Amino acid sequence: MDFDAVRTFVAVADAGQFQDAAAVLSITQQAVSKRIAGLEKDLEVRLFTRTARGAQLTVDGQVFLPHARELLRVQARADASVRPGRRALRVDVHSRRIASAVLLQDFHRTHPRIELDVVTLDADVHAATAAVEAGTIDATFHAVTVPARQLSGAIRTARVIDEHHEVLVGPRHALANARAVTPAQLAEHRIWMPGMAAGTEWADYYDELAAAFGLTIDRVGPVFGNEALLAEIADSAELATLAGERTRYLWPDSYDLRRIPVRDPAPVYPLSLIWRDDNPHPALSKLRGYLDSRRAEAPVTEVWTPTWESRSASAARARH
Amino acid sequence: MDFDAVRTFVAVADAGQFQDAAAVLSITQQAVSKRIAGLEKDLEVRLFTRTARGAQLTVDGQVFLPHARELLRVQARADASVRPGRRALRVDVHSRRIASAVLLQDFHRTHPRIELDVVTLDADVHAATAAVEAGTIDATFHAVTVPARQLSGAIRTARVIDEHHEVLVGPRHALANARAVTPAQLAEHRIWMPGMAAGTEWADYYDELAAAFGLTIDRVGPVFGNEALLAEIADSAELATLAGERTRYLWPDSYDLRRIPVRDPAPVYPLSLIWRDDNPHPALSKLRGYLDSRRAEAPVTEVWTPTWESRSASAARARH
DNA sequence: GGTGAGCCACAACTGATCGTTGTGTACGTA
DNA sequence: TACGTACACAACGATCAGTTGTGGCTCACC
Repeated sequence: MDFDAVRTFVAVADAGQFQDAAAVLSITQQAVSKRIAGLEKDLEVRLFTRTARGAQLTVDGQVFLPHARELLRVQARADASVRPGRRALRVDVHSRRIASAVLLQDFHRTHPRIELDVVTLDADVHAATAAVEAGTIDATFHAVTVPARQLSGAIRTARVIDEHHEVLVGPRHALANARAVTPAQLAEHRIWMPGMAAGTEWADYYDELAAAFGLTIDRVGPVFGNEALLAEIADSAELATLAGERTRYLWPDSYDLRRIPVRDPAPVYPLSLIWRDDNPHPALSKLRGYLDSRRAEAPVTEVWTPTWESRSASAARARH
Repeated sequence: MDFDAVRTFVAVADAGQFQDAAAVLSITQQAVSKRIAGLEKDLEVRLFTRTARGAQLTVDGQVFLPHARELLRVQARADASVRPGRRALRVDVHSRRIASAVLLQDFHRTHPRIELDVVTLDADVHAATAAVEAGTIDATFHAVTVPARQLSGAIRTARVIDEHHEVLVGPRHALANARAVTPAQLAEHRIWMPGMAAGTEWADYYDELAAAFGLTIDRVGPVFGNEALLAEIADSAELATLAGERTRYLWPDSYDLRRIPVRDPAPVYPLSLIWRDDNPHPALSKLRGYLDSRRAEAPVTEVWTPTWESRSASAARARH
């Protein structure tokens, strides 16, 4: 089975006869005959009954037809996903489980017609920005820690997500039944976030958060994966961890994990969209519009942001 | 782009290097190299970065990979849909909008893992039964009008659906606000069912129904399609039509059509499943079990069935 | 820094495959 | 019966895919 054969099969099914299909495909009738014969031999089944007035689908042919069309659709999408110049919008997120990916999924749900490819480059702000500049990807979500003037000319950024935080604790933890918690209150508890490598944007953020409110954020310990961490949190009366409000978890079954929002002020992780100003992709402006509208809908609360954000983006926040 | 190239791409992406992929595919490393190079030339994009330790996906490759896998999945399904011996269960329905098709869709929803192909043969009971006997299809839904002993040996039937009826009327019709209607009450109204060719099972059914209750069922008039019929019904104070309770309509927009159930007794159109006793397809018994359970759940009401059904199946109904 | 192992690309060759032209056969119709 | 239409079969040429042989590159290890 190859695409030409499938395409030919669909053409014959549509035309009702080999000759017209041949004309549509710009090949001879004999070639069409061969392709169909080859496909039939391949599938070990007869797809058409040949008559003097053309070709008619057999039952097998009728059954195969929608599959064949689907095949061509998927092939066209696969082709369009990478072909330069008319590929789908390609957006990089740090992880498929964090807020930016969740928001992209919402965008896809509300705009199902817009082709969207979500990738995870596993790169820091600078590498991801370079990828945007090179045109490998159309946009990326990152915390922008440098002033705009340090970015190269065509790059634009906009703060689009204020990701709030929740404390995750087990049922035996002192905060288990709290409705909310302030950063100051968290100073009394040990917060465990293993596996966050020093030097990353995330580590910098939590370091500054810890310093600002006198928190104890512990990064030591072996990394057995997210599920193991959550299971341990659920079991412990002492341990707590911080996570983004919209994070999707691989929730360990049968554990009673509580999610307590952090407020007054709510520490937010400020995520920006980074893109090239001269990128003409129509879906890019749609995405930006969507993100702006989502941000406009968000309630205004008292928030805490790290100094690098305050320095560069307090003006932008003022518009709300 | 051809399937071998896509398959090779996926194999290399999985293996991480050309050589191992070649071994998996039982071809030489050079052939793999050629296939990938051909695919890259075809898509005008680089899919792998070649290193001394193997091949690594580029961003384009990462984006293309899920599409490639999807392509292979769809291809496998297309192949399985027709390949003799291991194809999906193939069930014939008269129309995709009537109760049998609706029930098949429910079955598919509750058993998403079972591969199912719904076809419309456009054949009468006898032709469809012949197709079942020939093995072209695995089962068909039809009203069985002949006693079981007249069917050839391997054919089995079971009454699985009692399709109740509704009267469709517009807002100006006398029955517009009725909660229900009896067949006897319908005698006062003109019922219009254009395009029902004489001699079909349906025509026979409605003829006998008309005779039993003194109804006027009018079959004359040009056929402009279902939507035109419904639009005309909605506009008229006189016209009404009958339809199966679970029929799916191409509902004309912005018309106020009312559906009034017919009861006391409820005329039902008795649909049977027809299959070959020696068909070993595992999904067939699943489908039969599902249909039986659905039928067992249905409330017992006073029904009217045509004489051909009463003659052959009253015993079967007694079990309820 | 040299050397060898591992990995991929290029070149030449060969067999298969695809599409073409030419022809045959079956069916329906004038 | 003859003719037109529609598909299948045969022979031929060009192209393509896969094989063997070889070379270049990178990395690891001595």
